[in-house]
Amino acid sequence: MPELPEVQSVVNYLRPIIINQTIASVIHLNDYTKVFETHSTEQLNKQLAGQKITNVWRRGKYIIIDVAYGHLCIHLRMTGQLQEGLGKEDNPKHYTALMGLVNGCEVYFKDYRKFGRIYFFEDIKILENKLGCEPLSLSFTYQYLKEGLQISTGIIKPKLLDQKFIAGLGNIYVDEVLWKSRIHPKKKCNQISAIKTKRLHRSIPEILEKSIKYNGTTIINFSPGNKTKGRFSKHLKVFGKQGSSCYQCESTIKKIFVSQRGTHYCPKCQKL
DNA sequence: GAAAGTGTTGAAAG
DNA sequence: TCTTTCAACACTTT
Repeated sequence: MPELPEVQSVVNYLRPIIINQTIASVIHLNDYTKVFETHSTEQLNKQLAGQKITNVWRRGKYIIIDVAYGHLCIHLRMTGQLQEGLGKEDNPKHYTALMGLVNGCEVYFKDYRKFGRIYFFEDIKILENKLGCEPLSLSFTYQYLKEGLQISTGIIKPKLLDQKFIAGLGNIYVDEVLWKSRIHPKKKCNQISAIKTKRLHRSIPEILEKSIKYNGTTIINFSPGNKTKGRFSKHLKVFGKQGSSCYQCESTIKKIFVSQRGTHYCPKCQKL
């Protein structure tokens, strides 16, 4: 479930705990070897044991932990969480990996659906090639958005979910952003007016930044660390609001399916 | 008790 | 190139 703001919240939580610390080991738990996508546990430790963590940052929905000769990248997918130490009420069978630091600190990867993956890249370009523009960076210009939409023959929602176009948006924020921009989720990309494209360009960073301020969105089980919850859920305008009335116009929010994803929108504000 | 649904992504097929 | 379907998993809701 975590999208860009949730991942950023995890990064913010992690930074003071692990930056400048030295990695003792990284291991899989519960025999879940699949958690390491690019290396075996043994290979990974050859790369990482004894290495100092120089930085922790985010690219798209990836958490990136820098060491001198490479980057440990973590994708939380649907239900992944990173937390320092073990939670007492947690079911131990949901832990898929553990990073131990020389100072004794232990960072657990908890993931009850086990879709989350850990990668190691010597060259970050491998990741870079899979991801598009960072929506909170200066490279996300109106021009980039406009041209990207103009050359797309498909519809807008799956386009915004495409990480190669814009990195970091997921199902929740796409619905929110489209509502705010008054664009129907099934609108053809190349038929979106300049004014709506402008609104979209403005709404994307606005909504993401606001959510980061509230530590992201917790719907079921997201946590940026131990115990705390994202408080942006209270500020959602359409996601999960089917049946209740639109903030803007009082008509009823509908839920439909667009490319197999649950999609929430206001039929009056967002016309095809 | 069985079936459908869930915030992600990638592969495969049409 | 684009869309649809499915699979990876475990838990909750219907």
